[in-house]
Amino acid sequence: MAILGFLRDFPLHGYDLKNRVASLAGHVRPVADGTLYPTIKKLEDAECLTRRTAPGSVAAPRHMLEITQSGTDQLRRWLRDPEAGFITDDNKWYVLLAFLHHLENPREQALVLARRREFLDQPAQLFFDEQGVPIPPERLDSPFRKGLMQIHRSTNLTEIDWLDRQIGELNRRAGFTASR
Amino acid sequence: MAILGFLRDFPLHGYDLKNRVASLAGHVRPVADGTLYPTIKKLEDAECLTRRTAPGSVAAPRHMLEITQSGTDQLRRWLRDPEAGFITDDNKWYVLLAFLHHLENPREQALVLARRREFLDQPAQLFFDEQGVPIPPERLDSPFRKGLMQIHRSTNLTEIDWLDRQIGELNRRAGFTASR
DNA sequence: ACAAGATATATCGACTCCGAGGTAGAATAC
DNA sequence: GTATTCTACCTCGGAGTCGATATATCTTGT
Repeated sequence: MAILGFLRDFPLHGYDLKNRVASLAGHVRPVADGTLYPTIKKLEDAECLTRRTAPGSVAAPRHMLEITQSGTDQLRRWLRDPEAGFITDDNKWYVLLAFLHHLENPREQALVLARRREFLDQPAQLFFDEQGVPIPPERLDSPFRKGLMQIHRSTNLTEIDWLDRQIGELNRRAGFTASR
Repeated sequence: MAILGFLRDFPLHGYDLKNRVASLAGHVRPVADGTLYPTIKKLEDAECLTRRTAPGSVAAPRHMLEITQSGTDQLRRWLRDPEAGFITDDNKWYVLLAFLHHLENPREQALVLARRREFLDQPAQLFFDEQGVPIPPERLDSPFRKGLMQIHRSTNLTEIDWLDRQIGELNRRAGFTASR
């Protein structure tokens, strides 16, 4: 998703792509050569992107990569109907968010944000005692577990606040577009 | 790390462990049977845990798992000197935080928190233009990328605030213990 | 009496991903 | 001159993970 998403912005070569993916997903979870280049080849075989060899501006020749129409379609399908992990795993969610603008239709964008919003609404039950009864943060012995739950709660509220404002804005825009 | 960490609290059987790991890492990133059971066996072979068959309280017989001394040592090594991913990947970091109290020595705990603190200090450069120049949030076209950077900044500040208070508290305690 | 569903453990093939290694050209440092 | 570093691409083996599948017990509903 990150490869097609970045190429939708403008054409890039593999090395540049690698750095951009690393910055995004990121310093957090750098992508290895052994992952990137085979994936590029896979996307090329699936005709999601094309490759043109260009002289390297600095060193070795580059393979400039461009997204195709069917690559754009694929990207939009991934964004419109993301797998569960893209909603529940923060790292993946942030990658999705970084390319959601490529989904163009505000109503579809709002639906994806709503899925995340719904997920964040579930109260976090992180720790349980021997009997399996959930332990509330104030009864936890470990200050780290206490902090973990506090941070989790606080960051969730921050994101929920943004999501609600954004969903409202997108729905207004969708309604306006539809009623014109 | 999660398996040994939970077993350090009290003995558990595989099925229970699976639910606890799923709640923690979690609904976020559930662990599959095909991952859990082979990992338990690997830890047993490495003598990090022992297994006793007990009658199932509800259904089929259980394998009650108990951490050994060398398992506890292994857990502490992982906590004391975590791989880079455990500092930079939020999901992994939260798992580490959930078990950091098993590292007992407040000075060592503070050092781990300091590594995370140092990582969070790096300003996030998430997006770049064609020339590779970083784009500040206010110049981003996509409201989603803008929101992404706002949320990232806000949640980082929340965690930094907690980390600083916690590191201070731990160092006071370490100093106090040393000077007695 | 029987089906369905939760509890509980385990294996296997397929797939993904990484790390280590290799190739090479250009720029910079010493 | 030559060593190092950065750019740029690629492959292979191994490790880890998942999903599907299998087995078995006990409870609950019909």
